[in-house]
Amino acid sequence: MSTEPEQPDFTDRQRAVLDKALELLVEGGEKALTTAAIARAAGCSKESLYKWFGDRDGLLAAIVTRQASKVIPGADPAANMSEDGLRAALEEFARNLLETISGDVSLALNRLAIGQASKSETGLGAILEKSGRARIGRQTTALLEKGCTLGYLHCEDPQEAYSTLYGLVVRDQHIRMLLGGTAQASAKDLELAAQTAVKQFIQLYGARN
Amino acid sequence: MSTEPEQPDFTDRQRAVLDKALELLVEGGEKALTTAAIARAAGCSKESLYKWFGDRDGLLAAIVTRQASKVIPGADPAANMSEDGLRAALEEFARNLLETISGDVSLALNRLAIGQASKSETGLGAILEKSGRARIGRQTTALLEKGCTLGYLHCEDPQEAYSTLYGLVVRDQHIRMLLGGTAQASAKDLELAAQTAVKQFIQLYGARN
DNA sequence: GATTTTCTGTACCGTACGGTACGGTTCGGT
DNA sequence: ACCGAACCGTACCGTACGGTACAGAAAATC
Repeated sequence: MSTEPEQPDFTDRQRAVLDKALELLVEGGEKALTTAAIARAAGCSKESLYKWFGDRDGLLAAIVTRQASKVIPGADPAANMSEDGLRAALEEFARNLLETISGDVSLALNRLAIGQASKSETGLGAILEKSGRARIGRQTTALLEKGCTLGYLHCEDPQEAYSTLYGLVVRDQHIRMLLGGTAQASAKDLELAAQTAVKQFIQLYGARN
Repeated sequence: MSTEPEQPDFTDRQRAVLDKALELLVEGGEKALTTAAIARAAGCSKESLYKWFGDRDGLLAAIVTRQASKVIPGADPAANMSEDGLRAALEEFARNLLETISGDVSLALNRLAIGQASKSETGLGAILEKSGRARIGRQTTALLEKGCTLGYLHCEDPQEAYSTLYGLVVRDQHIRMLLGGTAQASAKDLELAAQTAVKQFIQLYGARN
C-alpha cells in the first residue's frame, strides 16, 4: 500500500475496451461479462484481452480501477463561506451521493465487487471503497472540518461526523437498490431527501447546542 | 402477492438439507454452492434436490426463504413503558440490527441476493427485504408509534423515523462489510455505536424540542 | 519494400456445472 | 412376504466458459 506497484494507466484502446466491458456489465450483470462477449462487443480478440489484463480477474479489476479513476474533483471548499454556504455545500454533497449510488454504473460495480467479495483476493471491494472515499468522503470530511473551524459545526471527530451524515443521507436506500427492489425515486424526492438529511445533520452537529 | 401460492413448509429432511446448503454458502460464497457439493455435504442425491426444489434457482430461493422463516418474534413493546424503557428498547434494537447485519449468515445471504439481483426474477432480494423488515422493521416501527402516543417521541411519520434510525445505526457499515473490507469491530464498539445512534435519534425525535 | 510486432478472428481444449437417467437400496404399508 | 414409493450413489450428457494456439491482416519500424 506504500509504493503503488501497479501502473493503472492504459492505452486509449484499452480504455475503450474497458468502457465497452463496463457497458456490458451494467446491462447484463456479471453473468453477461464473459471474455468472448467483451471481445465481440469491443471488437478485439480474446488473446489481446489476456495479453493486456492477464486473466479474467485482472480484467474485472481493471474495469473497476478504470471507473475509479474517473473521479471528478468537485468544488473546493470555499476559503470563507457563510453558514448558508456550508448548508448548501452539504446539500450538494447529499444530492451527489444519492445520485451516485443510485446510478446504474455504481450499482453494477458494487454488485460485482460484492459478488467477488467472498473469493479471490483481487480486492475489488477495497478499490471501490477507496475510490468512493476519495470521490466524496475525503473532501467532505475536509468540508466538515472547515465548518468546525469556522464555528458553524461542533464536532469532536470529523470522521465520525461524516459517517453520521452518510447514514442520514443514505439510510437503507443503498442496500434496497442493491437488492433490486426499488428504482430510485424521482429527482424531486431526491432533493427532498437531501434537504431533510442535512437539516437533521445540522440539528445534531450545528453550533447552536 | 395476494394469495401466497407457495407453501414454504418443508420436510424435516429438506430443512436439514437447506441448513447444510446454507453452511456451504456461508463458508464458500455462491461459487461453492453447486448442486453436487450440496448433495455431497447433505448426504442426499442430486435427483432429490431437483425433485424437491425444481432447479437451482428454486433451491436458492428455498435457502433464503428458510432462513427468513427463522425470525424470532422478539420482545413485545411493553404496554406502558418509561422513557428510559423506550431508550433501552431502542438500544436493544440497534444492537440486534448491528449484530444481525454483521453476522456471517446475513452477509452471505445478502451477497447471494445481490449477486442474483441483476438477472433471473426469482426475487431473492424481495424475500430478504421482506423478512428483514418483518424481523425488526415492523415491530420497531410499532415501538416508535408507541413512543409517539406516550409522548416521548415527536414524529409525524413513523416510517420516516424508522428509516432515520436505521441510517444512524448502520451508517456505512453494511456496505463496507458486504464489500469485504472490515470484520465488524468488537462487541464493545458495537455497544458504543448503538448508544451513540440512539442518543442522536432521540436528539432528533425526542419530545423535548 | 522487406521485416518485425501487434492485432483480429476463429478454432480448439479442458473442465466444471446444471440437469437427467438408472440401477440398487431402504422402508412403510398391506 | 410382497409391493411400491422414496431415495441414494453414480454415471452420463450437453453446454458454457476460461484460457490457449494459430493463421492471416494491419501497422509500424527500418
